[in-house]
Amino acid sequence: MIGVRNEADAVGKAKTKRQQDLHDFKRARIVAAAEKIFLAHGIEGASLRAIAREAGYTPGALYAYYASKEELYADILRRSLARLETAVRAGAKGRPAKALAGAVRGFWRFYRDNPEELSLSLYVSRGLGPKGLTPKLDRELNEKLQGALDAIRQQLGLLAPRLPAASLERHTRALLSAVMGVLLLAHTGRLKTLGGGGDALVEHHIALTLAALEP
Amino acid sequence: MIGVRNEADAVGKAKTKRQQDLHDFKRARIVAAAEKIFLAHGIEGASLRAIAREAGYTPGALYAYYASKEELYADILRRSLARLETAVRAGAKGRPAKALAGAVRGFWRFYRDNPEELSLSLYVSRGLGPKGLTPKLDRELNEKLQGALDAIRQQLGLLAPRLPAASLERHTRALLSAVMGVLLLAHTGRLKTLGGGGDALVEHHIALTLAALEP
Amino acid sequence: MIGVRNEADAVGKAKTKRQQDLHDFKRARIVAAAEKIFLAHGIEGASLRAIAREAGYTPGALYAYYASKEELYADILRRSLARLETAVRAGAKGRPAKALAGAVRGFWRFYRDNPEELSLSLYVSRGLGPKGLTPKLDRELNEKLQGALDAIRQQLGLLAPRLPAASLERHTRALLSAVMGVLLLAHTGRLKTLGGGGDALVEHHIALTLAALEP
Amino acid sequence: MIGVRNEADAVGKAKTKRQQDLHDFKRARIVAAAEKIFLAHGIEGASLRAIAREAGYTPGALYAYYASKEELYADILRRSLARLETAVRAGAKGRPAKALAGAVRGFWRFYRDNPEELSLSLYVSRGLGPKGLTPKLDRELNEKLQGALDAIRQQLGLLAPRLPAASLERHTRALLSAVMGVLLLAHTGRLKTLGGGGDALVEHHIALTLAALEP
DNA sequence: TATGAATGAGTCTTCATTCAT
DNA sequence: AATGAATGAAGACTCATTCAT
Repeated sequence: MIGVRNEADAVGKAKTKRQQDLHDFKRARIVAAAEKIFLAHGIEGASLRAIAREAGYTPGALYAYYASKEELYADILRRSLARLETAVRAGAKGRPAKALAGAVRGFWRFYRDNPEELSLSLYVSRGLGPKGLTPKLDRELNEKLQGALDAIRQQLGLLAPRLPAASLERHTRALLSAVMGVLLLAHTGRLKTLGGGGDALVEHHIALTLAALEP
Repeated sequence: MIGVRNEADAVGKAKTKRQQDLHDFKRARIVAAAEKIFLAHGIEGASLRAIAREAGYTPGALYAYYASKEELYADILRRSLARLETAVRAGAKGRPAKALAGAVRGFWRFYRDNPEELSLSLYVSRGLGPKGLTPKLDRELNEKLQGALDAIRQQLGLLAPRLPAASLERHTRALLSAVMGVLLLAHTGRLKTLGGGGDALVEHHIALTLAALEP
Repeated sequence: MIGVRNEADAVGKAKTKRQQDLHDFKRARIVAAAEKIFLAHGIEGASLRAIAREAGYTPGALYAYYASKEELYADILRRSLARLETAVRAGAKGRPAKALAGAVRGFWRFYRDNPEELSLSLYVSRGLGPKGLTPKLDRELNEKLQGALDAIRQQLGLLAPRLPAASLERHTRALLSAVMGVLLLAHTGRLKTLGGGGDALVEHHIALTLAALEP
Repeated sequence: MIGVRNEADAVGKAKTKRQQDLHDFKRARIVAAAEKIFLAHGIEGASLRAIAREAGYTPGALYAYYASKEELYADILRRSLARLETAVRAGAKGRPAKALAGAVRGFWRFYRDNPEELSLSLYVSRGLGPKGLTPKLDRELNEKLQGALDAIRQQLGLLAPRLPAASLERHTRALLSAVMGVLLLAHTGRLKTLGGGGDALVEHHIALTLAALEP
């Protein structure tokens, strides 16, 4: 958006606040439509045409708001990760041990209940093609993911204040990786009962970690 | 392949060894090309055209070797999972505790050192399961994966003979999911140093499990 | 077309007359090209590619005008049958006996003079009915054909008012089938002199029917 | 077949009778397979591959017996028309009036009961592409069709010995065209009850002709 | 004679993107 | 800002035919 503004300035066509607001409003409507389609059809199944139709536009119109399909995808992923962070932080309530478990469960449940968002995230690393932009996007998304991790890290710190930093970091990542693994298994249908089996596994991982911390 | 030979014999049209060898050789070249393309573009992004081009053929020619794109993909994945099972079994040597760790490390190292094969397997997940993957094929792959898992399960059984079956199963899956999660993080660049960080994480997970089993 | 206009109005995006005219003009050019190709290669032999090439377009462009190959074919056939009905009705003028003969001759001459249109209609038969022809479309075309038949039926009714309904229907169909047969023979080159032989045959059939009705 | 023999002679590779017989035998097996496939899938739906499979060959092998798919088609059509002639002649039994009706009914029933053979015949005029051969083939098939017609013509001659030749010819063709027309209507689903309606129509046509001949 | 491999052109349809209007 | 038209490339797959073996 900043880019757009600057470009406009450069050629002496500054937008009024009103115009900018309108633009943003319409843009938001488009993201919403795109979100719906991306989640419903998967990232490769979603076509610009479908998104445009959902948003009430013709395909070409979208290019006034996003330079490419990928840019649109990036925006959606950004929002998904923001929701993830919210979910994790919301879970991290109460006494340290409880809050730690809550944060981890928040992570797990968020993707368990919104598997399409997991698809969205998993897609990021590969397949976006040789269009560039990806490295930059990748970095940004990594940062967002760290946000969610921070909530877990914090609780671990509170729970075991004397734990060395490296050890704390390892525990944090271990929990993250464990949950990720469960999600992956569930997502790919390798767990018979998606909800049940997954829940138990996550609790198992949490218990292992807590047991390791409390001697 | 044996099947093919027998069938040929049945109608008295046995291929000469030379012909069969030539056929296999060409087929192998195609698999190699397909592997490369699948890895580079993902299962949905990989086109027969691209594979054929890579193999030095016209698209139609591939159909002399594989009846469909999916069959080609299945073959590649099958081979990959067979290699995985070998690696896991090879690691499961020695006394129970050591063998368990060895099996898990075998799993981890196999994909750590052959990240392309991980991509291959992960693509199965894209599109949420049945999309683009025949149920029959999915079942077959699941069984192959179980083969690798069995090696881990066995060692767990030897290590803690009195563990209830359900508990044993949970531990098995917990280990699998943990390693999977580490692989996913490593694979998507979420671990800074791929080798180092991952190795430590895996050891961490193994240690947690062993600690839980030995009171 | 009217529907399109209305729809556009409904959302406040009315096309200007000029735009609509341009659209219709281009569409007409496509129909013309398609007609040519369909006639030359038959309904199954005609490819969108060929039609597009003939019309000076890329294949994809046609989809802005017709949603599918079949829809395009349907449009062409619809127009043809409408012309047929006009021709038959135009022939049905004068006193009953004369009008009956006129209607039948109208039918015959229409296809005699526009053999391409016969091809178009005959292609419907290829593949035995439902193949390549939506039931809905088939029904619609049948109705159009009935329109032409009605003109003949009416004259028969006027000519022999006391004829039982079943008998009237049989005479109608007999005339239709007779003319159709002559057309088929002429069309497939089984009549030496296309015009002459056919004309005489048709008159023969008309005469037989009139003779049967007038005792 | 004659062509093949001559060609062999030309290069000094005369076949023994045994070889020729074997060749003919195999050729016959192929025609049979092709007949089955052509009738089952329609002329455009039948692929050389399918025919070869049915015959127990690979596609390429057929080219030792037929120079092209079209030549194979021609052979099948020839046989179909021979069957038609047989059916018509078989019907032409008894006293003239009865034999005439029998011949016409033979024609009608043959195609009524074997609609695929009608498809086969109708296809001939169009769609075979710019490959040549067609004119020659067309002439040959025309002659075969005349064979069937002769049976009808003969009976007409017997029935009305004093009819001028031209008139006799016209009646013959009228009957042929009438039946053809009924077949076409039935074939394209324009008669509700294929059997019933068609039978009645054919009888109607026969009756009209007989009425015209017997004053 | 027959095979298996290979070609090259073809099938319809969809796509992201561009651009004049 | 938005449209409708158009492109060109791509999707998997099938086909008749050819040809070395």
